[in-house]
Amino acid sequence: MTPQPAPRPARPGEQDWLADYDPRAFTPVAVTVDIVALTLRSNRLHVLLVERAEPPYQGYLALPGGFVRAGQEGLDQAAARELAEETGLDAAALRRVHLEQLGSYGSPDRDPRMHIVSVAYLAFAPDLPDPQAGGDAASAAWTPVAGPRGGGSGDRVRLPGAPPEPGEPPVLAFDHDQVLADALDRASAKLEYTPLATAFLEPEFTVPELRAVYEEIWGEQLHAGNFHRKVLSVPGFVVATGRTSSRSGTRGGPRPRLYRAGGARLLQPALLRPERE
Amino acid sequence: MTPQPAPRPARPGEQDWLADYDPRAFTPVAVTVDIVALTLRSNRLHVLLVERAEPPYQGYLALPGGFVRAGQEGLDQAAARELAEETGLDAAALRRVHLEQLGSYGSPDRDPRMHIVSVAYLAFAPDLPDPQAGGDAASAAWTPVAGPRGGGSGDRVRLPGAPPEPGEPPVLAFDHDQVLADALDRASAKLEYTPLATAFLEPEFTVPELRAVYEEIWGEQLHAGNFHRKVLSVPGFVVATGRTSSRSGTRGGPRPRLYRAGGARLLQPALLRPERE
DNA sequence: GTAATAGTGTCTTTCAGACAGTATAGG
DNA sequence: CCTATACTGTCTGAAAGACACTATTAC
Repeated sequence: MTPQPAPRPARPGEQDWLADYDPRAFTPVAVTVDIVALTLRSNRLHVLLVERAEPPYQGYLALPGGFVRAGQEGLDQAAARELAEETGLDAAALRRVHLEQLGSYGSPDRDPRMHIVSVAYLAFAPDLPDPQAGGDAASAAWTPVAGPRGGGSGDRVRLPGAPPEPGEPPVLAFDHDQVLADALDRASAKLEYTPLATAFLEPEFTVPELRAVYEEIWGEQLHAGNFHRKVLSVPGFVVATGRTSSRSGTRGGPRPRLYRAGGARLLQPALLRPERE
Repeated sequence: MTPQPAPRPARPGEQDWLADYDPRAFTPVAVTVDIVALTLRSNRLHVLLVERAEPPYQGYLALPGGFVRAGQEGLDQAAARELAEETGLDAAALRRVHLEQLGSYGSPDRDPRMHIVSVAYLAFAPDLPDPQAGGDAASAAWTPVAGPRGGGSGDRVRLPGAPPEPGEPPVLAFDHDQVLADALDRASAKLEYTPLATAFLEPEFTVPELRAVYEEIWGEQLHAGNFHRKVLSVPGFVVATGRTSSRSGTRGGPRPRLYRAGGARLLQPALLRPERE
């Protein structure tokens, strides 16, 4: 069996306008894309969130997203469009953002209004300006994420790095807690075998900056010396520019060298994260 | 912005019944699930395919699938239901099948009739009987897959292990060539860091049988001795039963020991596949 | 000066892979 | 007998992690 209009069984609680609906048409499921856009601001992981102005979940924070324009765009295009709208980025800036599909969420009761299937996307971005210019971006803001590490967070907003514990109310609207948790898992894993950590940095970066990306997303301290040697030994991960950073904001030490991302799309061998115990 | 009925722009070529459509309703995109069910039959990788009885792509082979029942089931449920319908398996047999989401495909022109988003699922199954009993299963059959290895295939049906080459016509309907290729990639990768190879085998299996799974899916010969030691050394991968196989069909040698799948969900350390050069 | 950091060298342990060797089965 | 296979032992090379050390900068 393959895509083919299926007769739609009647259900209780349907609106009147559905009565006129042609039963020979496709089944009525709506499709949205939701974006988990991650960035680092002053070495802290942030996610782009919007505040919902209307019910359901009015006042809750939620992942940015919107409906796929039927017949006009694919899923990847829809995700890129939504991301651009929410961040106010132009096409050139968008090209520096890594965007990949995360997964789809389609529990029939995840939205109280109707059955909505959400295709979630994961975006890695270098430090971006606060969204305000864009039309939809009125309420969008970069929000700190408590990563997978344990310790209390002090002044940062507590956001789940894991599925919400039973008893605790969800922090985000819909099932976006779960989506965000899945996104953080995926991001952690991707850093191991891809060079995508560089997507969080400017085109030229230092090894210590790269290490800071890994440490923040993995939530663990890495050994500076071993990390340095490992990064330089993986073919195609980084290429030296020959220049050195002008050093700003650290507490002393020699000026680190500048690198650019290499051509590799896969790290061989991978940078395994320290074992969880 | 999050799920919220969006005004729907008018488009040329719409059917009449759409004229009555409430523009305040969700955008009209249909959602299906398609299943890439993999199994091994006499140590050869097979995928479950159906022959399309109606246009579009009439007569083409396609992945089994069908519409998500709006408001009644989630994506995982829909995939399990479709798999059961196509294979004629009961709930008990289904429980032995590993089912996971692969990804979503939503190009607006992937189906000529309308915009259909397909959520693809990947299934690993032990050798199953030929589907025939089920209602939908009339045309379904296990079809050999040419894996990632190079050599010509002789009597096996040529199916893509990679995206179709330009110039060559696609072998499967819709974009199912791409879906199948993605599924084979995912399956290859999953064998590295999960114990899912055991999902292709009976509850009790031998190490050589397990090695055959890896060799067929990776398309490479593995060193028997090193593989044996590696499998036994990964904690939680397999547990000994103490018994030995009754040996059938091989060409001599001692009777191999029987093992059962261990409790591990992740292989630590992973079984890396030999480097592609 | 003091402290922190970048980058390199070295040692140990672990592990993958090559190879050999022994025991057990089918033909 | 011969051959193929299961499984184990051993060696080697690669790589990760711990540690030490030097050089360079901020304060």
